[in-house]
Amino acid sequence: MPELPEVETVRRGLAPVMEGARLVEVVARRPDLRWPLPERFAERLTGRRVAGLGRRAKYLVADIEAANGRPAEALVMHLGMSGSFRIDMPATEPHAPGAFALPRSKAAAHDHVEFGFESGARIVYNDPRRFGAMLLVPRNELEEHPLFRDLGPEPLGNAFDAATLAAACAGRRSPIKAVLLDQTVVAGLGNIYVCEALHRAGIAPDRMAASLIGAIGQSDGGVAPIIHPTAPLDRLVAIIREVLEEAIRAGGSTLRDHAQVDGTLGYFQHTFRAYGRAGEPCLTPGCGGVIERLVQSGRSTFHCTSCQK
DNA sequence: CAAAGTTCCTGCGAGC
DNA sequence: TGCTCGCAGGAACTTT
Repeated sequence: MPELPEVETVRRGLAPVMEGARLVEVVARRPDLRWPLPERFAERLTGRRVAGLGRRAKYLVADIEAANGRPAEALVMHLGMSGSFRIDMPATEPHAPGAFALPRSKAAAHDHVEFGFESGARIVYNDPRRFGAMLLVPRNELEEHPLFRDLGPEPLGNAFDAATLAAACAGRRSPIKAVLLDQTVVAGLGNIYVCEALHRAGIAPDRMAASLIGAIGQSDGGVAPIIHPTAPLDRLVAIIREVLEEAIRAGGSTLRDHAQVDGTLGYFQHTFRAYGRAGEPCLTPGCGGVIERLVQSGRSTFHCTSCQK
C-alpha cells in the first residue's frame, strides 16, 4: 500500500491517537523487520510521550519527547511493501492511573510491533513481508541520517518544480520513469503513482528523461530560465501534484487486503487509469488505445502507446 | 505468477 | 590500450 498518499493517509489516521499520548507498553514480537529493531526498543519508548507524528517521503516520523535527561528521539517507521497499522481502541473505560493491566489485543499473524498508550488505545504494526523498518534516531541527527540525507524534495512542496526536475533529467541515460522513482530526485513517488502521472501527462514511461528538457524553457541571455507553462516537465510536475493530492483526498489506494488504520478502504484505486489495467481500454478521452504492460528495471509499467509519447 | 519498497552488487560505458 | 569511476539495471529480501 505504501507510497506517499498511503503513508500520509496512515499518518492522518494515527495522529489523533499518538500525538500528545504517552506510551505505557511497547511490544516487539520479533527482533527484526527489514533490519534489527533498535537496541532496547521497548524500554527506550515506554513511558515517553509522543509530541507529534510527521511524514517525510514514505517515512513516518514520530517525535518522542526527552525524558530523564535522555535526548529527544525520532521514531522512524517505514511500511515497506506490505506494512500496515491498525488501531485497537479499548472496549472498556480507560483504566485508572497506575493500573497497567492493559487488555492486550489479540495478536494476529504478522503483528510484529504493538504500541500501548495511556488512553488504552493500541496501535499495531502488521507486515507479512517484513520489508518495513523501525529506527530510533536522535532528533537533531535525523536530516543527516543515511536514510534521509539524500532524499529529494517533497513532491507537494515548493522545492519540487520543473527546473529541479529538468536538472535531474539532464545528462541522464535513463527513462523518465526511473528518474521519477529515484527518491533522491523527488521523494515519495512509487510504481503506482508514477504510472498514473505519466499516463495523465501523455509521456511514455520509457522515454529518455533527457529528451523532455528541450522544451522546458529558453535562457533569456543566460540570466534566468523562462519556463513555458505548457512545457512537458512543467505539466508533469503539475500532474504529479494533482494525482497525489487526489489520492490523499481519496484516502489512498487499497490494494489486496490492505485497509486504513480504522479498517476502512482507500478509494483511489478505483481511479487508476493505467496501473493494473493491462488489456483494458485507455481512458484518455478520444484515445481509443489499450493499456499495455511492460517491464522496466524489473518492475511492471502500465501505459498506453497511443496517447503516451 | 506477481506484488506497493529499498539496498546491494555487478557490469557497462565514459573518460583519463 | 588499459584502468579507474560512476551510473544504470538487476537480484535479493519475504509472504501471500
